[in-house]
Amino acid sequence: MQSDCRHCPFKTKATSMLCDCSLDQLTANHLELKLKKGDSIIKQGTYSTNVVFLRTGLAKIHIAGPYTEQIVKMVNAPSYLGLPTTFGSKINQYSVTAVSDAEVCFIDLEVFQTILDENKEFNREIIQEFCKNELESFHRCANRTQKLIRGNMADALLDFADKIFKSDTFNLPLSQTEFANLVDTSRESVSRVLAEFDKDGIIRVSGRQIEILNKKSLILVSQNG
Amino acid sequence: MQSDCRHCPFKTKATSMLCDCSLDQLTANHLELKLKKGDSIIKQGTYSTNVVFLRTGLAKIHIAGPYTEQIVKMVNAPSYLGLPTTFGSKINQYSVTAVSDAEVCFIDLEVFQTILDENKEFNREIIQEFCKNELESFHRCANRTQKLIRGNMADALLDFADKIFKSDTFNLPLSQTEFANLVDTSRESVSRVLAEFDKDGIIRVSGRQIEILNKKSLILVSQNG
DNA sequence: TAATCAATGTGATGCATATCACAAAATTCA
DNA sequence: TGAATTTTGTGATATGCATCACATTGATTA
Repeated sequence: MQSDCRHCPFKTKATSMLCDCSLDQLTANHLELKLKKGDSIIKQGTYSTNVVFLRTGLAKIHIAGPYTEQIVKMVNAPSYLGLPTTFGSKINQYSVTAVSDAEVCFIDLEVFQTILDENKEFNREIIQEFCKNELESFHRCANRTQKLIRGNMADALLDFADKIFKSDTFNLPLSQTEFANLVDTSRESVSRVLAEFDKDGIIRVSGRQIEILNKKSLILVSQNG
Repeated sequence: MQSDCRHCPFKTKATSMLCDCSLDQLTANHLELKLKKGDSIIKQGTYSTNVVFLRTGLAKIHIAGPYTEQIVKMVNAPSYLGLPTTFGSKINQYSVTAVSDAEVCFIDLEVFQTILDENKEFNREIIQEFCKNELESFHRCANRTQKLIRGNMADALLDFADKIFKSDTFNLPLSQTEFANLVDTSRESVSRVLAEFDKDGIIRVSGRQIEILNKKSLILVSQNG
């Protein structure tokens, strides 16, 4: 299925800088797909010649660690997925899975490369994106390894509220096991700490519904223990 | 000091793809510097409008974590440093310090951007570099957080041997405290584990001189406990 | 060459958190 | 609607490792 990319309402900042001719090229060379929660978008270990554009929805990037699956980061639309893999290695080095219903476009790598070559502004934006990711990744890693569980959980919750849902009330799109993989803990600890936060009046938990009651406290927990 | 970039014997793969006119532009717009072990190359928190080219030597990228300094990765020449910062934020988000004597070139960001705009091949290589880094960073983080200390230490030692020094005998360019920051442990654990590996005949340690005696074992330790 | 400071070795102790082992909900599905 | 499966809650136990507290060695400098 190919809709017209010129009028796609879900452009990234980068995409909005493309000339019409490049957009037409995209239109002619992309495959649009509707996905359901849980569907795999990119599968670690498989061969890939596509860049994926996440048009709508929320996805998790995860990687098989030495022992358990680890969720590297959450990504919400609009965003390009799989760039590192496609340019870096051809074989997908990580998986991406939809955690909500989502729409994606598969774009041929060659076409993407051409567009990258021919649009300075687009190219710059994409590079900026890489830079931002690398920095984030440095910080995330330093935090994860140094902070205690409560701190990391607080971080993750703030991230969901501020970056992903832009609201202090949201539905956790992950099971506690997945959340544990994101925060580098055990499922049990997630359960316990969530209960603690609730008891302390920092958040209200009911099922997967989370409401942040006391953001200041949550930020404090994120910074200290 | 400006030497001629055309005949620089330390080009990266990317740089070797530049046209002469771009190289001349580099020649006219770079500042060459000789550094000594321990000298700071990039300082977290300071303003930056330069990309740094590490011509010769070995450097550590480190970042102030919530509690301790963390060494994110080791980089050896030839390599560009500080790209994420300059494009991503202007304020340096991490530090880079020479751990051996080194030579660096400071390149104005504007000039670098222009060159990036005008050389498709160079541009592609730099993007590839970003991709590779992102993937590495995913893997490193997953390993660090999941493996036990012995595994991480083994990893780090193998990394030094294979990637940095290309030899199974080398001089650790870091103190045990720094090594601990690289591997996410305490100084004491580094000391202990190094002694264990020595006792087990996997490596020979004398001062900072390390010789890998049984690489197979070391790889096994890296994979398991 | 003594004296000061930095880097390393090593035991004892405590703590955060993984793991185990279930019970209880909640969800899926037939 | 009931059975089966997944998800979640919670105590008890075990353990890897940080931290503390020194001793020792090695480097630096006056």
